[in-house]
Amino acid sequence: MIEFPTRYDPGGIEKKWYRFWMESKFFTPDASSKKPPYTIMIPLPNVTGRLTLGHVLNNSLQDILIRYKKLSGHETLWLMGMDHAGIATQVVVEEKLRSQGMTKEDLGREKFIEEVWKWKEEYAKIIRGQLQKAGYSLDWSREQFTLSENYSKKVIKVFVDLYNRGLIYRGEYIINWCPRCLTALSDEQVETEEKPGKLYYIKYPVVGSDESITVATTRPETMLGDTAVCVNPQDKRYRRFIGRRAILPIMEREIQIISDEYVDPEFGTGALKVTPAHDPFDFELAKKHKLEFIDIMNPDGTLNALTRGFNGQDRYEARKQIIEQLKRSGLLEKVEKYKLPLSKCERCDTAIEPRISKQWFVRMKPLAEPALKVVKGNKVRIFPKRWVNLYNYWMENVRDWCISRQLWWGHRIPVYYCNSCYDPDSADSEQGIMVSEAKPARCTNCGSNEIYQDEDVLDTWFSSWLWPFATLGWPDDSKDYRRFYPTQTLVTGWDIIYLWVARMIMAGLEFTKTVPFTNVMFHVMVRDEKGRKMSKSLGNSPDPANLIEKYGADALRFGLLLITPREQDVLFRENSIDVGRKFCNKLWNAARLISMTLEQGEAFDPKKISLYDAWIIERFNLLLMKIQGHFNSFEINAITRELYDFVWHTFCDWYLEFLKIKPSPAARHLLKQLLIVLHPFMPFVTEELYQKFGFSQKSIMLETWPDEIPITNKAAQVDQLVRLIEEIRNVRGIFNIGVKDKITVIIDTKDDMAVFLKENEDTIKRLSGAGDVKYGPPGKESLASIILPEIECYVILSGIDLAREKERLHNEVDFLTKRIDEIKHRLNNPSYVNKASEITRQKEKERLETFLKKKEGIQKAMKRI
RNA sequence: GGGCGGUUAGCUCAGUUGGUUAGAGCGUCGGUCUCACAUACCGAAGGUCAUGUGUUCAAAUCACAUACCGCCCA
Repeated sequence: MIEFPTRYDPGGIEKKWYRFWMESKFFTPDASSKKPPYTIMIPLPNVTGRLTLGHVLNNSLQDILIRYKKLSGHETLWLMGMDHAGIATQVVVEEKLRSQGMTKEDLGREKFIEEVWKWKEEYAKIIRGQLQKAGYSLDWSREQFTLSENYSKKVIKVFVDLYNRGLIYRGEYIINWCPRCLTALSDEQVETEEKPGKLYYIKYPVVGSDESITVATTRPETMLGDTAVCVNPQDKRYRRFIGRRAILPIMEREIQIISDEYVDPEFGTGALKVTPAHDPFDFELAKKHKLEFIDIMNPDGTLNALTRGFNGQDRYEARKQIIEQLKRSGLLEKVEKYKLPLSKCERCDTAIEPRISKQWFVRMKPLAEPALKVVKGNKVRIFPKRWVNLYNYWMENVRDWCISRQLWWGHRIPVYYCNSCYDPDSADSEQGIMVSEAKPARCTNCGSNEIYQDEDVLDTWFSSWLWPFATLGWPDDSKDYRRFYPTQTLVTGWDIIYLWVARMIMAGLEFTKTVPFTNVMFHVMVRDEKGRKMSKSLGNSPDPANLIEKYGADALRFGLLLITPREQDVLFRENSIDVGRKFCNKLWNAARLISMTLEQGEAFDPKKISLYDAWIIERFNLLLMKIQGHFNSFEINAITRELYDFVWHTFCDWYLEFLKIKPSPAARHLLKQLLIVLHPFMPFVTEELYQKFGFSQKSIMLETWPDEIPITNKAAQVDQLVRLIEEIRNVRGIFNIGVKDKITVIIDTKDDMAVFLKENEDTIKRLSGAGDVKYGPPGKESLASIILPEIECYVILSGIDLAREKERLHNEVDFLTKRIDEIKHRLNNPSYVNKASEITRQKEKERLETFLKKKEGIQKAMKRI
C-alpha cells in the first residue's frame, strides 16, 4: 500500500525532484549519443531584472517541447544563457546610483562597469533561481553570457569580418538619439505613439520684398537650425520665390528658397522648412541640394551655442519662448491642433531626438535577401503562419542598422584611431582608422604608436544575433557545434521579430551558411489586467517565484497555458491560475484512487480488458493522435485543453467511477501512460506519482512517449450506458429528487444491450442513484421517460407532478418534429443530394432514424401517462 | 493612411478542411462532506455567435462592407 495524503502539496516535492534531476544530469545531453538531436536556445533573458510571467509562458512552452522530444527519443539540448542588455541594464544601474546621489561620471567608466557586473551577478542568481523553481530542464552546464570573455571574442571577430567585407561602415546620418540615455538607438529600439500636438504656421519674410512665405511645423524650436525653405516646383503659389532668399526669424539669418518635387503641396502650407541636422527627410534633401548642416542640440536635449540666446535651454522650454517671440514680432500666423507621432526610447520613455551623428552601421540589404528566401522556401517555418507577413515586410524594407551605442556597458567597438594621422572632423577619410580584433601596436598608415580605441560599444543585439551558434563553440569546429547546430526550434514572442528573430536568421546564413533553426514558434504576450505588457522595467508582473510558492510550479505552468488564448494576448489574473492548482490535485487524487484499487500481481494485457477499459483506451488513443497533431503545428495550449478535458471529464468522471465497481489492472497501466503524456506540462507532480507507483524507470524523464494501445473490443455500449446515466441524473434534477432518495428505474431494451446493462447494473445504480433496477416494459406507474436509440428507460415517480413530465415530453416532441422536418426537407432537396458528400448524407440519414425512433418512443410514453 | 488580429453565456476563452440541439472554466442559483478529491460531486439557469449584404442545399465557420477594441508600421 502506497502512503497517499488526500491533498497534493507541491512544496517539498518540487525542490526534491529538481535536485534529483540536476544531480542525475538529465538536463545535460550527451554530444556523442546516436539519438537524433533536438536543440532549443533559450531566448536569453536580460540580466536587468527579475523574470516576469511573460518568461514563464515562454519558457514553459520550451520545456514542454524539450521534455516531449526527450521522451520521444531525442538527444535534447535546451541551452541556458543570459543577455547583458546594454541600455536596459545601464539604465537600472544608473538609477540605483542616482538614488545614492551619484552619477556614473562620478565613478568613472571602469568603476561603473564594476558596479554593473555586481548587478549582473546578483540578478543572474535571482533569474537562475526563478527558472529552477519553475522546473525548467535547462542545461546549466552550458550556460552562456553575451558579455563573457569567450562570447565577446566572437562578437568582435564578427565585427572585424563584416568590416573587412564592406558590410560595416561608418557614416554621418540622422539617427535616433535618446537625450536621457545619451546614446544612438536603432530604428527598432524606438517606439512611436500618436499624441495630440500642434501645428505652428510661421512666416519667413522674403528678402527684398514685403512678402513672406509661411511654413508649418510641429517642432518650432528646430527652426533655429533651418538652412532652407523648400517648395514643390509645380506649386504656382510659390514659383516666384524659388531661387530667392528668406530671412529666418529670430536667428535673423538668410536662407535659400529651393524647390524639390518631394515636397507635398497638400501638407501644411506646401512650404517646407528644412532642418538638415534634425530630420531624416530634410537631411536627404540637404545632401541633394548641398545645403549647410547646423546641429543646434547638445546631447542632453538642450540647445547649444549655435542658437545664440537659447544656449543651454531645454528643447521644450525653448519652444515656448520661440513661440512668444514670434507672436510678438507678428510672424506667428496661426496654431492648429494636430495629432503627431511621437518617438520614444523603448527603455526610458524619453522623446527621441533625430540628430545628425557619426555612427557605425551594418549594410542590411545583402544580408536580408537570403534570409527572405529561406522563409519563402520553408527552410525556416514560422508558426502561426500569419507572422510571415510581418517578417517579409520588414525584410523587404530593411534599413541599415545603427550598431554603435554611446554606452559603457557592452562590447567595446574594435576600432582604433591614430592620434597623429587620423582627422576626427573628416567624415569620409579612413586614414588612421584601424579595425582589428586586438589593439594594433602601430598605426598602419603612419607608424605612430599613439593609438586609442573607439569609446563606444556595440548594440546588444549585435551580440545576441549570434546566439544560436556562438553558444555552441562557433567559429571553432567543436563537438557541440557539429552535434547540436543548426537548432530545431526557436520559441519567442512576436514583439522581437525584427530585433532578434530576423537578425538571427541573417547571421546564421551569413556566418554558418545555414539556417539557425528550422521552426519558429511565436507565442502571445502576457499582459496585466490593464492590458499592459508585462515588463521588467514597468515592474507590473508578479514574481513567478512567489506564485510558485503559493500555487506550485506545475499549477502555474499548466494554469497559465490553460488561460492563454490562441491568437490574442493573455490578460493575467492571479485567480485564473487556480485552475492549475486544482488540476494537480485532481490528478493526484485520481492516482490515489488507483493506488487503492490495485490488485496485486495482475499485469496489464491489452487482450484481456473489460469494455470499460476498451472505452477509455479508445479515448486515450484518440487523445494521443490529437496531441501529436497539435505538436506538429506548435499549438501547445490546445494540448493543455485536451489534457484537461481528458483527465477530468473522461478519465476521472467516468473511467474511475467504473473502476470503483470493477477494478482493472489496465488502470495502473493507463495512469503510467497518462503521467508520461502529462509530464512535459507538469513535470513535478508526474515525477512524484511515477516514483510513488514504482514504475520501471529511475525517473519519468527516462520514459518513452506512449504509442497507441491496440485494442479489438468495441466500446460503443459504454457510450450508451454513459448517456443513460446522464439522462437519469437529468430527470432527478428536473424533478428535484434528492441524492438520498433512491429511485426505481425500469429498463426496456433487448439483445446484447439488455445483457450488457444487466451485467452492469451496479454501475447504473451507483452512478445514477437508483435503488432498484427492473427490466421489461413498464406498468401503469407514474413515470418519467428516457428514450435513447437502443434503450428505453423509465423512472418511477411517486407523488410527483405529472403535468410537468407531460410538458417536458411535449417540448421534446416539438423539438424533434422540427428537426425531422428539416432533415427530410434536406434529404428531398436534389441539390443537397447531388452536392453533399456521401458521409454527410449518411450521417444525416442516421440522425433522421434516431430522431424518428426517439419521437415514436416519447409519443408512446405520453400515451402511457 | 497601410497592415495584422479580435468581437461567441455575466466574465475569460474553445469551437483547424462549412454539415447533430454552439462548448469549457470562473461566477450565479439549487442540492450533496456519496468509502480519490468540498482544491470535490450532481443538477439548473444563461447565447439574435458585433452589424449588414452575399456565396451555398447548408454559415459562428467562406467573401465583401461597416462599427468598435488591440497591436504593428508610416
